[in-house]
Amino acid sequence: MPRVSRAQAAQNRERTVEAAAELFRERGVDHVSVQDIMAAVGLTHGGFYRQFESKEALLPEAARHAYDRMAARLSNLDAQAVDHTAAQRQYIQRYLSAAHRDHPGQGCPIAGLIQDITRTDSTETRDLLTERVSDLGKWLNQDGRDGLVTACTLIGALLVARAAGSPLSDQVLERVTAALTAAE
Amino acid sequence: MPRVSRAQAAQNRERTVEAAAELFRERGVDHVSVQDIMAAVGLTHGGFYRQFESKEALLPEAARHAYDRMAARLSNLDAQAVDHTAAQRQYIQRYLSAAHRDHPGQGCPIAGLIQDITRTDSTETRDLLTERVSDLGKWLNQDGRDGLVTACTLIGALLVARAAGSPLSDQVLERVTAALTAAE
DNA sequence: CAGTTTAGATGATGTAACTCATCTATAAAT
DNA sequence: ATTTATAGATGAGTTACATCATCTAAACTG
Repeated sequence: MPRVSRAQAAQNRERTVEAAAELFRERGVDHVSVQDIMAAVGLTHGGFYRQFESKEALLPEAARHAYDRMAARLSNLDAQAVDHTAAQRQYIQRYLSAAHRDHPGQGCPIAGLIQDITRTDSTETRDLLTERVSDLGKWLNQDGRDGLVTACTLIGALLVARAAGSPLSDQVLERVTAALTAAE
Repeated sequence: MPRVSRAQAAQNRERTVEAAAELFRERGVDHVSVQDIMAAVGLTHGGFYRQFESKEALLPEAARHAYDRMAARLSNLDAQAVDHTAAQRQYIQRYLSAAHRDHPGQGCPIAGLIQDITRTDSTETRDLLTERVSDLGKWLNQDGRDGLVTACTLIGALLVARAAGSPLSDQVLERVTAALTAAE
């Protein structure tokens, strides 16, 4: 079976990055094996090292992939909402939804990858996160509120909601949403 | 050499929990081996399983140990400060200091263990975190501000500051401190 | 003080997973 | 059409670690 077309190989590579981005956010880099990733794409572990230097080298690629999707979502919100303030409000509400809490694999990559990025040696990966946090902070800026602070609150609340049991987990989502969407 | 006194053995056990609490916060449970923990206490890996069921069983004990120190520190602040508001302000400033960011091993166990607790199966460990987050939220309550929200902001900011590179990391500490200590 | 118990040391075992060597069948190149 | 290059499969090799078996010497017990 081996030897697929160039186009097919490129698509497989892309799907590998995508699968890694999802699995890394879901379980953390350490709890995902190369086999897990390749199996998610429907391949075996063998082809991995022809496409990637190592498992670690996959982290910045996976992160970038997920960040780009996130950026696209922000643009989308701006395009659909009546104004930027409405888009911000929408974002906050979705960010602190039970759905987002319960599906980290599809969720915010900053929150999902933050622990692994804290411990990585790759400055590329760290710089990438730094830039995206900064971007998010700017996007969340409001008149009386520092967007960077809002970003930290969102990330903290999501992580706490994911770790805590009921009923606190739900309360965190509710109360932080209330605080961030209140008029000042 | 083996067979030490009962008192010595108990103290060794205690020191093992303490070492684990520090190492787990510093590197995460997965990046700490049983050997690492025992070596930190000056022992070999052999005696571990006489004291603990497994490495996993150490997590709730280590967490409780660290939480108790944290609670003691809060009491201390209340005792030393002129009033509760001043104690809160002190806590926020220390929480968002560069020293706290750079020494997770001695720092907030909620922030330090949150990722490992998110993935644990132990409801005991999860319930413990839930309770302590709730406690911290209550302690941080202020007139115009929900303390649970403040707690999430603190935790999020600390985690972001630990993951991000300069200069954003410092900016996060500064700007979140400013926001949380501003009069409303 | 003799006998028993046990904290901890040493060494073995088993497993998981990263990485690499080799193979094969097909896509690209000539 | 023939040759060559390579995506991916298969199957180790290696390392790291959790856990367990056994040993020993000193602390407890009576």
